[in-house]
Amino acid sequence: MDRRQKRTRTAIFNAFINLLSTKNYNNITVADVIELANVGRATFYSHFETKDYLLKELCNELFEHVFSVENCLVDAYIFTCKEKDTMFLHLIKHIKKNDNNIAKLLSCKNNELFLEYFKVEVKKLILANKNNFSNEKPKFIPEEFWLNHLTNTFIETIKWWIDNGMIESPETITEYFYKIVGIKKQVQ
Amino acid sequence: MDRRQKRTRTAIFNAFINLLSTKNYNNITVADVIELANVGRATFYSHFETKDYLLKELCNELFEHVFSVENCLVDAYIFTCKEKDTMFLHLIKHIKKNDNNIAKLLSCKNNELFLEYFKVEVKKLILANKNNFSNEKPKFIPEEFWLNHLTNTFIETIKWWIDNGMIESPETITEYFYKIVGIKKQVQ
DNA sequence: TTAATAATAAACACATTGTTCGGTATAATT
DNA sequence: AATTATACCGAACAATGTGTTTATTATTAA
Repeated sequence: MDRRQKRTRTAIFNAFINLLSTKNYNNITVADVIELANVGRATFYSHFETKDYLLKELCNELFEHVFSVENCLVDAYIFTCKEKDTMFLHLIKHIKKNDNNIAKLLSCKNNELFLEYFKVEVKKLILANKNNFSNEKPKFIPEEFWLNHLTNTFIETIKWWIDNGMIESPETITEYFYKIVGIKKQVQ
Repeated sequence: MDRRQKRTRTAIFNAFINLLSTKNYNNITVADVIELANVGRATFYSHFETKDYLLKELCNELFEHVFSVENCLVDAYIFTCKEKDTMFLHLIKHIKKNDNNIAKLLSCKNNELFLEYFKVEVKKLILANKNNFSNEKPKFIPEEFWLNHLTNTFIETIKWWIDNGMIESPETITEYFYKIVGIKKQVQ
């Protein structure tokens, strides 16, 4: 990829993330982005079809780091992870570290789109590991309902944590999560 | 209120609700609404500041029916409700009956705003009745976190139900809800 | 019947989107 | 270093949507 392309691409991403921490998604205009990124209008549109696609591509880049296989977040996780982490704790630690901007995006208003993408990833993770908690499912409720519940509760737990200033440690939040969904810790 | 005002107001509400079942909230324009409602542009804006305010006022009217005190949804509920209903079951039955349009609004895309308003109401309800489930709270997790979780889970349960075609009976859904949040039925 | 006021269409300024185009700057290639 | 390719630029553009204003007409309440 041309060096100029990389420059403008990251400039746009950075501008977009910075704007997201001050403005609601809906209120951010393309004019805002290109002004902060110092990029021409035509250039913006040669990179991204619309603002929504910009978000989509940003998510792809962010999620690649956090949800990647190398980060031991799949079935074989127990064998590759050194610490006594669970999958959830691992993810929460990632967010706390803030090397990504997921916390920023999760607390941003008018961001259904981001939440949708995020939920897809969390759900994939849970599905890939469903053997670990399917036996924790209360009797007589549908499997799909249970997995959906785990996904939603995990996300809402993180959102609550972020909106309250991320005071608690990742370990504590993971404990909260396990308690309210009523499953035992998997790795001790 | 002038008869003409009532006419246009309900015409706009009806048009809006009909549009919401075919289009996403973001994609509905004021032009769409006034065309379907057969109302002049200036008339629309003399009734509602913006499209968002239209939604807000619609919610006020809808919620008045569903979350009202007369519908025995507060503290004294046990004494006024004839059936062996719980608060949650009562609400779910209301939605199933579809005398309101809450199901439509809950399944509509790009409708963070509605969800926000809805959540406020559900949370008020839960807060008013918190004595009934605060003793069900798992130990060592914050009260506010627990109540927030109940609220979110209840809403997500309803959404799952609606998105899956409302196949299950209100009683079954209420059972599901109680099971995943891990609280016992209150009224037998 | 009259006085008040709600509804109307049409025109308006304004903001935002997404496209096009000719010229300029920068990168990759030889 | 010279050449070629292409990414960037600004400016202008049409298209769409928002919210306001105005002068006129129709309906209501009294």
